[in-house]
Amino acid sequence: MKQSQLFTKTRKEAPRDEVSKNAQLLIRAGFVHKEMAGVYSFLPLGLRVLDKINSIIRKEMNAIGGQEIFMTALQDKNIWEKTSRWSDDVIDNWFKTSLKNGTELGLGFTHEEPITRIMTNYISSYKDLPFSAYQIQTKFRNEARAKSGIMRGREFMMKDLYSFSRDEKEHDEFYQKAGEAYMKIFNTVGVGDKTFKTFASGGSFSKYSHEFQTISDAGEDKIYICEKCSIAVNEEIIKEQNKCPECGNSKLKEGKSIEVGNIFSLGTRFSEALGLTYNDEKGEKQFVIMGCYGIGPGRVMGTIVETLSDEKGIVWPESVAPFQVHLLSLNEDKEAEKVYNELEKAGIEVLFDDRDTRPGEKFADSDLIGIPWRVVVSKKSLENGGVEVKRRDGDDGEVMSIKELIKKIINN
RNA sequence: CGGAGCAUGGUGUCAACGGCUAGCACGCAUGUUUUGGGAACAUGUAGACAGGGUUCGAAUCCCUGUGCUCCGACCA
Repeated sequence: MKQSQLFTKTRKEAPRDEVSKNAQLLIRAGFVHKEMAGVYSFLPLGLRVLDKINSIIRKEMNAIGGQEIFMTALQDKNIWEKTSRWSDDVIDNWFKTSLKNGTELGLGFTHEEPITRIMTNYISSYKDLPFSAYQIQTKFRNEARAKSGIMRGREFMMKDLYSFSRDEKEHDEFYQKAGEAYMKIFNTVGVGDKTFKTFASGGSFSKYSHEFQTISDAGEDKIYICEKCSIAVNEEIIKEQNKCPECGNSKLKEGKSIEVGNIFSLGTRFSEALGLTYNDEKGEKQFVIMGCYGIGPGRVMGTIVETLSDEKGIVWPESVAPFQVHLLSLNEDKEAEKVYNELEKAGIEVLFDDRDTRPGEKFADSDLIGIPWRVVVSKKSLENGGVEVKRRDGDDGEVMSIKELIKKIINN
């Protein structure tokens, strides 16, 4: 894409009312626009990143057998009453609205109830199990206090997967697999080394649940890490669980962290309330064992910005960057255009800075936007036989031919 | 939901004593020059969150509302 066509622009200064690093940088670089507290629009660059995160998530969810669906944001009060989760006394962050005829509706903050009801149509035999289904969809939560930029909003994207199993053993196997898929996702998006599977409260459903916590000062949670096992314990259960649950190590390291994902065993909480049963081999009715597994792609994006950016701007890992190459023309538009076409032909995603601005501005914008490979076409580079290539997270650039560049990027 | 702070062009501003035409910088527009780390000059452009009150006079003081941010609580 040519940058002269991109409708967003960078800014030198962040709006005063944004304090969190992720929102400041994302707004300055033109990835997102704030509509109101806790509500952000995604602009072209931001959407590209979000889409990449989503496709990484999709790939791993599909790999463990997840089938993608898309449920509604509008919620039928009746099923939520059956699970006692309609009342505002129980769920304090419902957004509710109503039809013209007065029928009350909710705006989904999660989807256990609707998916359980859907599955009553399709699960009847033990032969139908196990399986899992997921969606990537907008959730609404009427947070008392939105904060931390795009990381804790009132409207946000969420990947939620639900698993359906015959018994605890089958459930546990899937639960384990889902946890592994989650770590793969966090590794791929570039925060794996800072992300720990964390024991947390299981709420009313089970003894423990697991969160995926990324170490960051911008986090709201406090966790205790066992460095031997790369496992952590959330502060909320540290009293009952003050040792590493894996190796018994009691020397745990404290840290602030961002919850980027969580996985939950639900048992029969929802299948009992909504009548989701199957006939076992003996023809006896059994309740389906469920689990739910969430990741917030927007929060993941914010976490990447929080943990990987530097004083000049964002540093995107290649896997989620809006483009692979940021091509800067320093008054060599003709030559740069050729390079642009060649890179595109090779299937490389390029943001081509063809704007009529000075070099300093192009460099500064490039650092701010944070695309992994910066390729400069200038009089100097051409005299030295090609283009100057520098990684966003590296120091000095080197000059090479276009062929070498393509090879380098593709082999990376 | 408890507590605190803030609100001046598109952005920023610990700019402005209750008093002159609301300043400066960035941006944007036009022109000339310029081109390897956010260029220079010139000419333009655009502003007091909303409503009420005090006052001869309000950006400035008071009240109400709205919005934003921060701390805490909450986060199935």
